[in-house]
Amino acid sequence: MRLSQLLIATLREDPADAEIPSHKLLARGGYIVKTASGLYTYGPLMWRTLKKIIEIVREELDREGAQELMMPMMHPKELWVRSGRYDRYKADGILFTLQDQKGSEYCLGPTHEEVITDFADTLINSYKQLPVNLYQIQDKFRDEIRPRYGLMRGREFIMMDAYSFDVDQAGLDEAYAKMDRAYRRIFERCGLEFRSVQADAGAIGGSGSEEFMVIADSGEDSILYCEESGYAANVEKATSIAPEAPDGGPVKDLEKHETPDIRTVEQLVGFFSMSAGAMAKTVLYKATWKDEDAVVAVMMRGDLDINEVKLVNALDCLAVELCDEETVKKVTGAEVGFAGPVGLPEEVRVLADLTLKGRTNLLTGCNETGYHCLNVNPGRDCKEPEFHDLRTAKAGETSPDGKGPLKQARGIEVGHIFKLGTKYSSAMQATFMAENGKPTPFVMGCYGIGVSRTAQSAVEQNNDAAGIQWPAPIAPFEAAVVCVDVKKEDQVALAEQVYAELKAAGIDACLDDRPLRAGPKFKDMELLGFPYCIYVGRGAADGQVEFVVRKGQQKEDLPVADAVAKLKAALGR
RNA sequence: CGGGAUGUAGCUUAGCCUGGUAAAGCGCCUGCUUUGGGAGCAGGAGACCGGAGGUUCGAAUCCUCUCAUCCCGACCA
Repeated sequence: MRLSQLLIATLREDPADAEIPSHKLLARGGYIVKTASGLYTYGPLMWRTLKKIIEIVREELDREGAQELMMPMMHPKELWVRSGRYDRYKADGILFTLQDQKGSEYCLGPTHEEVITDFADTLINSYKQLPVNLYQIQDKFRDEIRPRYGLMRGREFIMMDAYSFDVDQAGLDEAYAKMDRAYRRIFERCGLEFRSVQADAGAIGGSGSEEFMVIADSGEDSILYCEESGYAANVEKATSIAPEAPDGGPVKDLEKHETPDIRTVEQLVGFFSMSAGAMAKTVLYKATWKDEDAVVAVMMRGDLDINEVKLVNALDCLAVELCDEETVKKVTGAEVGFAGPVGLPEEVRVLADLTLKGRTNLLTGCNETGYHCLNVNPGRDCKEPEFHDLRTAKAGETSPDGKGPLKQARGIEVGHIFKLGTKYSSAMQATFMAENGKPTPFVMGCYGIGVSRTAQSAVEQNNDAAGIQWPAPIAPFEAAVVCVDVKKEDQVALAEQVYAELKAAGIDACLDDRPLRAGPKFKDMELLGFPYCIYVGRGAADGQVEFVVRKGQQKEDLPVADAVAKLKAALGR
């Protein structure tokens, strides 16, 4: 490709609406142009990169026996009602919905469990046809509450979504393991530094799930990992060995103490000269289920924090949010800061973190403004709470396997794999005839890769002040031959020759034959970030060129043959 | 959706407080010069100042509403 024939428009300044380096650089390089919030047009260069990622994804999935197909992006509402997800997705506002001329309702697919399950039910009738793993690569639509950071969180984005169908759990485990392998190869080939972590399954549901995280400070997710054991999990899911806290000792009599204006754990620590670990804070949440809401009380050791994702899972509800002040007053009869388990209305469910199990003589609120209780013993002074792991694990705590401390990092979720089980096949009565002659629901897995997000993640991880440093396998071009001055015949001739040689060697190279001055050409190449450049300039008459490796900007003046050889070697050709 | 902010030329911004009919840099077009690190000179095109009302003799500027965009929280690939 000759760059004079390609639409390239670089900007000298960062667009005002870009925040993180990858977004700025992609916008400056003309790779992406915003069409509306969360909607981007991929320019010709960007599309080259995306196609390369797509091809890598395709190769690795095909290698594991998955089959590509294509489903409609527009789904009938009825399918989503059948799976039971319509209400939740609609309530979350994620679903784009539309109507046809007759008034029939549709949505734009945010994910395709419904369609694929329906498809499988139609086409797969016998266990003899299983296992099957089907995937597609296409645009997804999600009306994100807050689109962000360019392609990182768009409302329309390119996703690979795969769905496995098996006769039983063992089959699913195998399908899942295959996808795990494929994902690792995919992200390695894309040149990303990533980590797979245990994850919460969220709205998708199912039993096991792992996320593939690209490590980056701008990542929206927090992950905890242990270098000694290899344990790694999203904070939403992570567990740890809780830090020690002083024991409450033998059960003592309940005491009520006046604590004017003492509301927070920190204030209590000072007031009672007790460690936070001896206290139990009680936090009121409003939990939402499909058909009802309820206030629940959650008890957590004073030195630890509640993990709302774990709380949602423990309650098996759709969402939780902190109660507002008014509700707290109504339920506890006291102002915020004095809630406790003693004397709460009978209908309020009380949950407590496992770290409180068996602990005695807790300091809690009294449900009376200005008072706290000492020596609260659940079971004696109030009803026995339901114990669950509700705690947010933190860096510095010990990994749950006990092998070392947890460290924290930020990550961009580029892939997620789920063991769904029969959640969708049961809901939608999608069955096959099993060996025993009985209709049996498919045991399913689902798997996603954010393709456009992966592309931007690669930029986020590979850039410097001057621009992008694409990993070679996903760069728009593997190499550029830059004719520094297109008015010089010797330069043009040599550049053409080098370009032809690279093409002949099977290298995806471009020729920068644009009639620009040298300065802008250098700047453009650095911004656009092709991994290798051969600059054909002043030395052309003597057969000398400059070979530049974009990552690190190492420059070398070499005889042309050596530069070509070096480039071929670098790309393994 | 709650909180914060911003909309002026293709891009980045000034002007707004204190109303008087829009400015600069980059980019773009033409010409000459220059030619290995975002060139110089000369000329030129390009915005009814997000939109709608209102106040006023007069509104980019003040007021109201609206739309859009970005950032911080809850969702997700």
